[in-house]
Amino acid sequence: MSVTTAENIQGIVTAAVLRAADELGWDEAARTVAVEVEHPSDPAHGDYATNIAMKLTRTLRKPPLEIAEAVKERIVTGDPIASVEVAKPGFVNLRLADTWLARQADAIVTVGERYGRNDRLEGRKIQVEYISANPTGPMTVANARGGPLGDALANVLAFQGADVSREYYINDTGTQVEVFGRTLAIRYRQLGGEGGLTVPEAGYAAEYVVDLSRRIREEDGGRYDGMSIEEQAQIFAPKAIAWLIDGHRATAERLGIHFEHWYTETSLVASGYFAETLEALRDAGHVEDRDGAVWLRSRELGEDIDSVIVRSNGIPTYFGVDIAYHREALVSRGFDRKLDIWGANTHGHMRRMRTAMASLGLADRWEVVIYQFVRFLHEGVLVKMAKRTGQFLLLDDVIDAVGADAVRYFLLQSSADRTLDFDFELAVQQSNENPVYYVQYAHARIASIRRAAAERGLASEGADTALLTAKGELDLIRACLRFPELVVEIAGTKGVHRLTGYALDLAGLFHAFYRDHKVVGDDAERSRARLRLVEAVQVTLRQTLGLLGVSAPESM
RNA sequence: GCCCCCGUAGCUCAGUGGAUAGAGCGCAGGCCUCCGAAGCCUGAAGCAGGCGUUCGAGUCGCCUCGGGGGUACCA
Repeated sequence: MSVTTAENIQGIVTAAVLRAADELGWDEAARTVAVEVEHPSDPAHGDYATNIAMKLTRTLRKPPLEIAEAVKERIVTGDPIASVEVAKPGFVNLRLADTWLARQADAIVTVGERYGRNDRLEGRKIQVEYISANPTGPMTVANARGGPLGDALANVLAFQGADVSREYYINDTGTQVEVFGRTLAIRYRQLGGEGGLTVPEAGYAAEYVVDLSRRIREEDGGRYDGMSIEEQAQIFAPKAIAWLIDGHRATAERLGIHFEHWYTETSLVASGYFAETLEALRDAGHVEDRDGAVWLRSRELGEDIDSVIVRSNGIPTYFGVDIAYHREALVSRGFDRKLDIWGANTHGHMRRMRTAMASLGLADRWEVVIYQFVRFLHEGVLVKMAKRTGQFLLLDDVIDAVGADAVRYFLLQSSADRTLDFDFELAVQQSNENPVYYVQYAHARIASIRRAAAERGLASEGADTALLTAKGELDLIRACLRFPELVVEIAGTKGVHRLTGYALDLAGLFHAFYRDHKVVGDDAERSRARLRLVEAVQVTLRQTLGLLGVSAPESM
């Protein structure tokens, strides 16, 4: 089932348009125009509709209704299309055949966990990089949105047959790491009884840094006491970062997020790949030495200003290293594509990166999804996240309070390019009202029905789906058939949030069906058919929840 | 100043240029002798404003107003 129903319909309509063009001598434009099919919002207009007549009216210089009629007459009916109607101002409306629809319940259950998958990205190696939180502190809610978002996107790509690798980039070099290391050293000295030391203004005043220094002293004692602050900083920072990254890993796992690679910036620099990339940029003629620094001539590539790749102190910038990191993924590590999930604050960086990627000829293999921030309200007040000062809300605390499923679902509900508000108290208070339970409840309810059916020895295999004729029954199948279409759309738009709305719709239709129709009843054949139907719904719900990374419980 | 994202119901948010703009929460009222009431049903309530593009605009373009984020030899 790797062709969606919409594509199936589109193919049939396209054939009708081509036939009309041949038979009526239509302009060449009619042969090349892309036929679009959509779902009318009003069910009275059928299951699918096409605006092809309106699109052609100008070039053909014929009234849309006349074009629509010509197309309608040439659409092959039977399966899957039962009837075709023309409506003002020129829509061609198509209705699916009930018996064909009913049969799809069986088809969906038969393919089971493969339902909705396709092979469009077969053979493509895609790296999806997300979260990649600052490693100098614990994971906060500020990092939260990119997790479920990147993970769900990775799921969708894998669903399309891609060989997906989830990656976490550990940004463990640079100025902030030096500052972090020095703060650790100062705290270490204070714990050793040394007086007269204060954490500088720009340092990490937060309490967790004291805990990290204490741990160093607990594990290694006073072994580093004779060293300079710089020496201590260079030893302490990697130690602390390793511990903190362990924490990031644990937090991610709590959300069901598992990374194949935890890639460190230090290893990239150590491997010499940065130097090699710098040469590649030089060879491409986009690099210039000026004021002791090395610059990318981004102005020549359309940017307002040039950007520094290597500072005059000889240390590469984050931007410079990131170019190497991306180039390595695409050139040396064998990824066909790289997809980054970045926060809104990286917008400027993204533009520079786009320029750099273009200069290396890699722009079309790299894509970024930018998500706007989540504004967190705590006790009614906006919380400004700042790791250094200790002003933050831990992602772990939020998971403790509302649960992993609710966190994922909440963060996946809205479009990435929209700022959203997360009120901590409200979320805790309403955690039982989270829409995720509405969806999970539908899944669990079906599981319960299946148990009831099993107790009575009812099996759905070989059920006569022709007995599924009620509107509530067929509407459920219609909804299930939207799932593969949605997967294809999302792979294009990256709008994974639409899965949550879809799940809600499908669950709602099921609850309505449940109200009106009894599955396990006196008529054994009807019961078997309806059992097949709800199993199809359960498969679809499970697939949807699976993409979202939310559990699909058998009971709750 | 310049660049990016967003203004949809009291609140939080959906809505691939289509035909009568949806959901959850909240509010008012109703439904369990019947496969799970974490459910169902009924009701009130909305596209920030203006101009354009076209057969058709919540959706595209421009402007105004409002919110968020960028604009470093920071990351």
